[in-house]
Amino acid sequence: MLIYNTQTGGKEKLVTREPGKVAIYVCGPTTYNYIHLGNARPVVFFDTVRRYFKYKGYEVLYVQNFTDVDDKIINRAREEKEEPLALAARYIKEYFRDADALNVMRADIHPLVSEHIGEIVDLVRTLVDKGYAYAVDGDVYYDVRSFAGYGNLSGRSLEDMRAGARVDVDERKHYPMDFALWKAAKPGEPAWDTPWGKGRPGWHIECSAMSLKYLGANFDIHGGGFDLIFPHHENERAQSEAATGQPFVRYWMHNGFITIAQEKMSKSLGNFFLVREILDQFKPEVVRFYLLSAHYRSLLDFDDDKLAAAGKGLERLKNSLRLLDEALAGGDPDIAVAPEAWLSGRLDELRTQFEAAMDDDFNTALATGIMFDLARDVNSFLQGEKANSPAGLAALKKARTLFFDFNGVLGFLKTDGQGKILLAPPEGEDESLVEELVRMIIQIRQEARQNKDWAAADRIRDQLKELGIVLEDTSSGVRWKKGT
RNA sequence: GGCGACAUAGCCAAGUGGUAAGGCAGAGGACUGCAAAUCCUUUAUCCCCAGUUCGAAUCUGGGUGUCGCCUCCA
Repeated sequence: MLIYNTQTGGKEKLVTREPGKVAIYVCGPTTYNYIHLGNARPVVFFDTVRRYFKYKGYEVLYVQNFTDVDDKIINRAREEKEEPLALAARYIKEYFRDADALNVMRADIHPLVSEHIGEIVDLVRTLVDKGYAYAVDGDVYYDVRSFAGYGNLSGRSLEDMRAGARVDVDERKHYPMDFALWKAAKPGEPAWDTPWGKGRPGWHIECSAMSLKYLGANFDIHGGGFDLIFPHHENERAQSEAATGQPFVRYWMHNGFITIAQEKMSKSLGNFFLVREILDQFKPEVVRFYLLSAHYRSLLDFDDDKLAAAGKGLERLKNSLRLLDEALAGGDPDIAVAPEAWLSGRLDELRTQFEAAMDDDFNTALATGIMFDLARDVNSFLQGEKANSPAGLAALKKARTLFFDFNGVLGFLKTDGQGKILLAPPEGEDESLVEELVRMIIQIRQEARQNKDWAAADRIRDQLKELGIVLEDTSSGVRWKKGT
C-alpha cells in the first residue's frame, strides 16, 4: 500500500509498526455545536480508511478524540448559560447521531479531554522537566526553539513564521511562536489543580497525551484536516517527540477542504453548513457517496446540483443491486456449479482493480468508478441468456458478494445486522402494511392495463410517484421501489 | 510579505512518460402501450508559451488564473 505522507510530501510504502496491525489516531471535533460538513469529511474518509484496513485483514486500533474542554465550548456555554462540560457532552451525543447517519463506525476508543487531565498534566510536567517548556504566571508554554525539528511537518522555518506572524505577541513568551500547553483558569472556567495553579489544557497537548496513552510512541497513522497541519499537528509532534524521544507518528494524512458554492467554509465567515442541514435535503448515503467521490486530498465543493447528480449516480448502483437481488430471489444457487466464466473472470479483475485503487493512497474516486463498472457488467449479464443458468446464478451470487465487499469498504449503503444491504431503510412506519397496499394497487393497475385503460394506469403510477413509490413495468412483472 | 496546492469534456472527477477511468447532463438506437429501469453507440487531446524526450495531461522553466495555510477552524 502507498500512503501520501504530509511530512515528506510524497507517497510512501506503508510499513506498520507491527506487521498486520495498524494504529490510527484522528483528530475529532470540538463539541460546541452540531458538526458541519468540514468535520464530516475526515470523519467519513478515515472511517473508510479504517474499513479498508479491516477488509485487508489488518487488526485495526482506531482512536478518535473529542475536545470537550476548550475556549469555544466555554464561550458557547456562557451564551447558553449551561455548564461547559454538559454542553460538550450534549454535542458529543449529537455528533453520534450525524456520524451514524453517515454510516460511520464507532472508533475503538473515543477519549475525552476531560477524562485525561491526569495524563495531560503529567505530559506537561515532563516537558517542563526536560526543559522544553516553561511556566509563566500559571500558564505553561512550549519553547519551540528547544525542539530541533520544529516546522518539519508543515515545512516552514521559525524565521518564516516569525516574519509572517500576524498576531500580537504575548510579551511573556520567550519567543513569539511559543504556544500554550496549559492555561491559567479564569473565573467560572473548568479548571484543575496543577503545580502551576488552577488551569486547563491548551488545545494541542490533549492529542499528544491521549494518542500516546492509547497508541504509544511511533504509531502508524495520524489523520485530520489540512488546516490542522499547522499549528495543531506541528505542535503535537513537537510535544510528543520531545517527551518520548521517539518519532511521534509514521504517516501523517490530511484531507482537503470543503467549500460551499466555491467559498471556503469557516467559522469566521460564518458560512459553515451543518451536516444536519444537508441531511434535511439529501439522504445521508448520498452525502457519504459525494464525500468519497473525489480524492481525499483534493478540494471538494458542495452545492445542490452536484449532490443531486451524485444521488442519481448512487441510484444507479442501487438499481443494479436490486436487479441482482431479484435475479437471486429464487434461492441460493447450487454451490457445486462453477460460476459462468466470463462474468466470474470480470469479477476477479474488478476486485483486483478495486484493491489497486485503494492501495494507492485510498483512491476512493477510482474505487467508486470500479463499482460502476461492476454495476454495468452485472446489468449487462443480466440481460443475456446465461443469467438464468445454474452457472450464471453462481456467478451472480459471486457478483453480489463483490458488491457487498466494495460497499463494506466505502460504506455507501447501510447493512442490517445480518449483513444484508438495506435498500429502503425503514423509517418507523409499518413496512408490511405499505407493501401489501402497494401490491394491491399494482394489481388493480394491472387489470386496467389489461383492459388497455392507459389513462387509469398512468394516473395510478403518477399518483404513487408523488407519494414516493416508483413503479417500473418490466417483461417479468411490475417492480416497485421507494424512489427519490 | 512568507509558504504551499490546484488548473482534465456542459458539470463532477480518475489518471505522474506511451496515444484520456467513471458518474451526471446531452444525442442516437434496442426494449416498452407510454414511462421508468437496463443495455448498445456517441460527446475532450488535458489553462497558455517555451523546453527535455522517439514519445508528455503527466518532467523542466516562464506566464495566467483559482484556492489555501501563516489567526479559531476538519
